[in-house]
Amino acid sequence: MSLEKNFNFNEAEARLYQWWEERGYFKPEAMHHGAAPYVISMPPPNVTGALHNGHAMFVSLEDLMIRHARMTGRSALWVPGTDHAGIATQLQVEKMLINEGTSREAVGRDEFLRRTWEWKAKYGGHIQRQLRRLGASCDWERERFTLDDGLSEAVREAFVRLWEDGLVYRGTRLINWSPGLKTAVSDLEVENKDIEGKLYFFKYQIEGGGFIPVATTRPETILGDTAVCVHPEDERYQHYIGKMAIVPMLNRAIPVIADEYVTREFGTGALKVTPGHDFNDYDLAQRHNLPIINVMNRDATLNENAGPYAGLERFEARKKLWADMEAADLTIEVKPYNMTVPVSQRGGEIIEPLISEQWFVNVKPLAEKAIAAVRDGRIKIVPDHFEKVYYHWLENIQDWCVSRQLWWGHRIPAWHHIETGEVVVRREDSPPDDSGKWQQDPDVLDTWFSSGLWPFSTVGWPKDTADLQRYYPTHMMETGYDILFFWVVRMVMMGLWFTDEPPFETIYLHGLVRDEHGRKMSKTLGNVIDPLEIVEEYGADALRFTLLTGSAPGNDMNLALSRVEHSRNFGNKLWQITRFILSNLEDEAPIGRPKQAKLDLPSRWIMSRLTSLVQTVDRLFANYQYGEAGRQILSFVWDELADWYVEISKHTLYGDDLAAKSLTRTVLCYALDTCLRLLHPYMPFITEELWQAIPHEGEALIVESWPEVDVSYLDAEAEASMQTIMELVVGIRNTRNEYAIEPSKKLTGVVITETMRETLEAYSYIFARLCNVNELQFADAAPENAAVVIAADVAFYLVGMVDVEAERQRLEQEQTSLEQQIARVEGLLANDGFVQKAKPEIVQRERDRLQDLRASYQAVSERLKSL
RNA sequence: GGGCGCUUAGCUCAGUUGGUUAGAGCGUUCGGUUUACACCCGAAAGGUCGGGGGUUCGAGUCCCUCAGCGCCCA
Repeated sequence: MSLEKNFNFNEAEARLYQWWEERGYFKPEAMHHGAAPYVISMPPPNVTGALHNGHAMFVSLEDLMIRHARMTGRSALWVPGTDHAGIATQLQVEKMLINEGTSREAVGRDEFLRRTWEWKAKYGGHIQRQLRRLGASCDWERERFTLDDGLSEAVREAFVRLWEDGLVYRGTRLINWSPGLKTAVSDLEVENKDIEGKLYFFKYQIEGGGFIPVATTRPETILGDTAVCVHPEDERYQHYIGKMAIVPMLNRAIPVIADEYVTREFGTGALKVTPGHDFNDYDLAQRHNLPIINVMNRDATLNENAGPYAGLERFEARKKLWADMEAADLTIEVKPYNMTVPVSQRGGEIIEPLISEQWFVNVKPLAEKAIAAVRDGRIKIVPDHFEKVYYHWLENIQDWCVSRQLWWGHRIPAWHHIETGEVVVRREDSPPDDSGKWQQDPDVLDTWFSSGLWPFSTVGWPKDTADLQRYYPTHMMETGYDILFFWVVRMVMMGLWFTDEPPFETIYLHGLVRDEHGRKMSKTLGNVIDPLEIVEEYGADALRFTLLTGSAPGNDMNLALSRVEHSRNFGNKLWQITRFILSNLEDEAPIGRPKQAKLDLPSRWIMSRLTSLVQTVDRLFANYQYGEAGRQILSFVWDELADWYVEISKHTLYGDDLAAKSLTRTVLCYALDTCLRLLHPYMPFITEELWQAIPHEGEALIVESWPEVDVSYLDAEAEASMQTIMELVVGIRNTRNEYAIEPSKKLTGVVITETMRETLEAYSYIFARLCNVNELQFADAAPENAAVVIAADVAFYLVGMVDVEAERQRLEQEQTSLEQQIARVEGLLANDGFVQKAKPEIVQRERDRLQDLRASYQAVSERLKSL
């Protein structure tokens, strides 16, 4: 079999993916039934979504984990799916309706939902197709959507159980209101943004004369004030406490109260209290039994409580009120002021605290279980520093506002009796009776409520299905740290509450993918790198390898195209190595490990290095160090296998020792096969394609076994000898460069060595092939007119180098360097602390090194003397 | 205000039980069409690992502290 000159990834990726899928390799049933399951629930992308680098990152990591698990014999299941994304999807469909000249309200709820499902059917499969292009080996037959019947049942079950547990309640509270979306949002969906605002100072007139100066950033809220608050010990205002203040323009009388909550140094030291529109004021009002006045409508216009300002939009009202107050001589001044405003996570509009009746979940009891699960190690977070963040958030958790005034989502399973007002919460998706007197609650649940059930709802919960039995709890939850609170924490809480088990063993958090200079990718900045464009240009393997090796757990990653290009080049390197090997197999098809007894030095060396590589990779995988593992494999393939072993093997392959040829072919095939296995989780396409091309048993690399370590191939002696030979080769190449010897000029070497003579004699061809030294002589004394290269106890003279002065300089430098190194190691070994406390193998390594250094030093010195 | 992270070569980043003379890619310089590869090969230059202090036989790695940057929470 022979290969094309380069990998045609565009053609091969689609073909291989389809083939894997058709063969059923993505299904856990591909493994025999006794195999232990390994399960990952895919973070469901928004059904509206288009693939971005965050998706590419999670696919790369999770597919790597799943493929590795599969190769180690686990029954690997990766459950894919999409999220109905309430707000995002509703906005999309509303936009479509507006373009049609109609609106959500005009068509009505039922028609709107019909149109949304239609929209979903049309565009919803988009992101899945994109995930496939990255090679995601998930079980598409188990794909789920958060609004599926099964998952909807799970949502009702979860809600009802929380209700039965007394943790769900409906109440009128101050909540975060999004005027643009006209829905409540949870605390998490509100971000704080620094802006340059204004601080408005004005007079609160006191009945009976005088005034208290007060400052506010939102004058329109004055209309909802129900008290003025001062510090009880503030001498400036003490005498007003208990008197009544007059609300500007409305002339309502409100009390002046005292509370130590007020900071005397801030602003004027007096506080207006607006419990209907400020969270702190709301708390204060609760303590003082103050009335709550809401002055705002759901669309952020002012309501009838705002008197003459009713009907005005919030910022218009602010202007007009202030102008009127100025005219009435109630204002003092306006100062520029740096402040933070709450903005919507989606869209960025200013969020209004608003009194509203909503559904809440008291999550404290759930949070306690979640804290315990991480504390006692049932759940592990990687990297572990996120544990602190996790605890801190859970320890300060607030009740979760779960109702949304949207149409697209899970309808709250609560029914209101239109006459009695009775509320019934029930599992069935139907009214308690057919009297026609029940109306279902109009609100839907926060999208994250359903995603919180994801690891178990996707495998059948609340039904006790075979999948639930076998594939739950899951093993790995891999996602971005940015949704730790939104999603991961909620899954932990709900998993523990409803299934009594941690929904997964390990939480692995990756960072954000940023642009090359660390800026967040955004359309406005124009620095978005589309992962699909990368896939088109460099291949999915290159993108995956780059994402996997360019980042560390929990750290943001700057994606540079130069690295993607390098990853593609690495794929090409693999491709070319394979072509080389295949073209030299003749009619042999070696499979399996080479017999140790007969291996030559380079083969012993590469087998030892390979064994050590597999050990290293296993160790790194056990610690989730996938990036480092990938880099180690690349380094082995490129810097050791390709640059040294393949080059050296040409001597044997092009020679006529049939047994040696055969053995070398076996080593090459075995090393390549092992590397393809190690790399398969990183670069599934090219490795599968190449593995199919080389001699193999079995159907597909994707279901082949992970390499196993046979420590008997570890060979320190071979590594040391090769090390010396490699140092000599590099030194010779260097010297040739320094002396500007034409690359094609063949040289003669004269070697002085106590310990390496036989080895160098046997492998003299390495010097011929790798640095064009074609003749090797052994001697006891240095030849005339020769430059010397020294490694360990070997002095390797290149005959015919005549620049004595240059040579002297070079050697003197070398001598100085050796002196320094010897001094350092001698110092180390003379230190009792080191010899006694360092590990024996470390001490021995230093002793060996000292021996080599001294031998080299002696050789250099002798040469200098003779010059 | 509290917490977390980052600061390593010109640029972008690795470096996890503390242990060789700290690595890679890109870029720069020099030399190469050797029948696997120019998506290449051979070499070079370039870093007091943010500053200071400490622990240790030994610190890029652990601790303290300061500075700058970023993120999260309030």
